[in-house]
Amino acid sequence: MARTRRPAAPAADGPDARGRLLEAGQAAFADRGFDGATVRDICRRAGVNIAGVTYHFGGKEGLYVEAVKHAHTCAARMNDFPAPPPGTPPVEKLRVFIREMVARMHAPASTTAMKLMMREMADPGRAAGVVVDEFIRPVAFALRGILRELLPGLDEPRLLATGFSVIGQILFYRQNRPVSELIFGKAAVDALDAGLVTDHVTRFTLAALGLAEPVGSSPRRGGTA
Amino acid sequence: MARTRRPAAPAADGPDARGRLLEAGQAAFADRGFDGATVRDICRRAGVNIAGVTYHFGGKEGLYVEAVKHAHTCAARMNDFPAPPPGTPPVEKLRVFIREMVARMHAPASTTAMKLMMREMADPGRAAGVVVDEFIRPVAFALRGILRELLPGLDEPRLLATGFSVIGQILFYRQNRPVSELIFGKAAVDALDAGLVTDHVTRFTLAALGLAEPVGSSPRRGGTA
DNA sequence: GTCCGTGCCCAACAGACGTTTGAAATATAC
DNA sequence: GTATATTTCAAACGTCTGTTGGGCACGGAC
Repeated sequence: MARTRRPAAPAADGPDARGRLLEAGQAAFADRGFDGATVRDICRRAGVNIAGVTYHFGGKEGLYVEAVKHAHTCAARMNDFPAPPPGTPPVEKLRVFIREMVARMHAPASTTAMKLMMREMADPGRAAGVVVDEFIRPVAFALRGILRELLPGLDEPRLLATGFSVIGQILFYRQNRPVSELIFGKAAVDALDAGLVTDHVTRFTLAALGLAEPVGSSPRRGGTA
Repeated sequence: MARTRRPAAPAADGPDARGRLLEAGQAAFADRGFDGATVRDICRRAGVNIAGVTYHFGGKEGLYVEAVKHAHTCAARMNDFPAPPPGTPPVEKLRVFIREMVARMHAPASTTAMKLMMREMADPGRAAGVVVDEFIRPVAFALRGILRELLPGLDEPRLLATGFSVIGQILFYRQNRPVSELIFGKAAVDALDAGLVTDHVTRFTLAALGLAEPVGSSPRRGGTA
């Protein structure tokens, strides 16, 4: 009678074993990587037997792919960018794009989901294609469209490079935050909150495109909205 | 008599066992990561017995740390930035900084060394401190010094953000090249060679700072030198 | 009731991992 | 020459990995 059939550790009323494995796997893969995370640890955290991974996902790699897909499903409200009303001037579209992008990098819907996807992007493999197709590429082409409107005469390579300049600025804060903190100290980097970064990147970019006053020109902030 | 004492596989006249382990380890860690690389594989490639790693470095982790140090020694002619003669205008210093930085990202002295360091920066640990102290921080402060000259009135957070905008643009091409190729195709990304990137980043940055004509303003290139 | 399929658990598997052992081989000092 | 220290070797160690086969409990069909 001491034997309870129900799973031991976590909430038994929540998602089923498969769902719990998915979430535990997402968390484990996010902060230990594919090789670093172990099936045993994932199952322990999910309150599921070791055999559960093979049973539900066919193996560790299957769980990984599904976890990444699940992550992109979670965090990929990237699509639901607030669609600007038609007739919105391109400059305003770019402003919105940068603001939304910075916001999602600083405070993503799911931290672990974002970490997992970033890890997969760092060295692509296994599930990179899925993330790129449904998560990254739409955003990239949206940005390219905006920039094409703004710079109709620019040749393709330079347009691409301009897009990379925008994304590169934004991505930096997510990809290189730990190193930045090692260099300049955590306090200095933490001072750059989403608002300030949005402000700066918008102004830096618009100034580079000749659509705003250059950085440092005016002591007052006059960037975004 | 059939027994040859000399190591089997690689060149026997080159570096000794310790040195060969260092190089093989650097290569293995660079493209498989710490967990992915195996001591057995490293020893096989180095032509050294399995016990060699423990004997010479005290273990796998010791070899990893030394490999990263060795990598930073190899690729870290980062210090020997062409020191601009005193009296050089800050704008020219920034031009040189960007050009050198882009060049080293596109064609580092040692590809594997660069990959290994980048991997360690992606999620710091074990040997991140060494790389930052002797490789990254000097460059970061050099850039900050240049920007401080250019923007004497800017507050600290925004100066920091400006530096991140510069480095973010440059780093993008090294950190996100695989993903970029997945999105836009290898050909389109390969078209962005070091010269074009230097040209673009320089112009984009100087325009953002109000020191050059904005991107797309003139059909001719007028950027760097 | 019996039957069968689904979901899950236990225990064990074979393999790979990093590390250690103790001796053989080499280099160095005398 | 002998004596000593350093380096390399083959073989095994214990541990941890992902995976698997067999069995237990529950569900609806009949």
